[in-house]
Amino acid sequence: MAQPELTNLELALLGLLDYRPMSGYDVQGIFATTALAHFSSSPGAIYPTLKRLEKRGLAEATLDRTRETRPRRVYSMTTAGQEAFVAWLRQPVTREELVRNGSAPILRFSLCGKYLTPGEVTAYLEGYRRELRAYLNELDEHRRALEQQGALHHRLALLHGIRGYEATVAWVDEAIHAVASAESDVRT
Amino acid sequence: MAQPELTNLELALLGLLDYRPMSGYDVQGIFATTALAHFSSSPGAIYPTLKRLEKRGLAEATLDRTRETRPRRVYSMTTAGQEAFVAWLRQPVTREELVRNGSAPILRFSLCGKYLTPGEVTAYLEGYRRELRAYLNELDEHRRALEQQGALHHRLALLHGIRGYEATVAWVDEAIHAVASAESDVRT
DNA sequence: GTACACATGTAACCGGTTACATGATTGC
DNA sequence: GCAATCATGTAACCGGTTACATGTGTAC
Repeated sequence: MAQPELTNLELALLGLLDYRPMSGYDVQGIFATTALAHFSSSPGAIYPTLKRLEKRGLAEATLDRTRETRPRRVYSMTTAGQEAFVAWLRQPVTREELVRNGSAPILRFSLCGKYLTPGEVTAYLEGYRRELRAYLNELDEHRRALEQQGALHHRLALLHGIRGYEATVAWVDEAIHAVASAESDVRT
Repeated sequence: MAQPELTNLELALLGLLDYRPMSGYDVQGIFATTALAHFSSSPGAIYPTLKRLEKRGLAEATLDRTRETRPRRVYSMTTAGQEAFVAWLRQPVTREELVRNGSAPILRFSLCGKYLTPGEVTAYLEGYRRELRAYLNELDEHRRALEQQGALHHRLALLHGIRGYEATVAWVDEAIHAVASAESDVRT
């Protein structure tokens, strides 16, 4: 049961495999050409990670020889992989995650559409917003402290962080609306 | 001459040592209590990094025994360290850095006030803004592509990225003004 | 005598980066 | 024969994380 903490890269790969089975080369192409560009498209990152997922029983490979090129190792998610993936999808955003692994909440959101109900997605986003606001309050205290005696550049750097989190809060509002109106479209 | 690419943590430590000489324990306190919280305050991160800076000749330690406790190793920057640090401060933001190491441009800005003239800082921020806008154009193309056939959550995730970069552009505008008006205050 | 604050270290592990090596086929 | 494209792999290195271990003095 004790799953050993998947990395963002592992989770992103599971998300891709969930979308459709694919090879390391396919993944490389996606990382190189889409907005997932902050993942490295180097083979040294991708192939060992796929192997690792396989060793842990979260993905499995089949050899594709239908094309007349070098055979491709096509990976797909196992049911164990799906379970671990969905368990991760259901994690609410924590303060810890927000500060230390800030891109994870968005990664999770981007991949959860297939498994979570609109209600669950909305609850997730509301939780995210709660943590964002709480952290913004902390940052605001820092700002008040710096206002008195901090250097201009330090104050501005902090302000950048604050503006970024504020933009995320605004995005969450947008996303909640978008999810709600997509849901009401479906019902009509 | 070929300096071997300093990490963000190493650069942040150099920035702190430039502010004032300090021990690993001081650094830990700062990382734990200020907005630099996304750096780990664990001793396993800080002490080896300080040693590394010392080994590379970028910092040097003196033992402080004036207090009646365990002696403190107080590090300060060497002139070689200062040179490497300032060379880094003068790097303009590149597209590569923006995508792969997005927090570095802000770290650099927050630490450059002492060594760069207001004119240089403004030029740096303008370069940053140029890269941000260029990258936003790329992201906008991705968005148009997704608009036709992408899943709602993927479109929204991309929108989050766009909103974040837009917020940074707005912050750069603010920062340019703040730097300019601080400069004109000084001249009066 | 023990809890706490101050202060430094390191060993084991692990994942990501870089760079290199290779296999298979098509088209010139 | 060689370049290009598709496709997979891995060895060496390195920095960060976690967890543990230890030293020194003060206050209760």
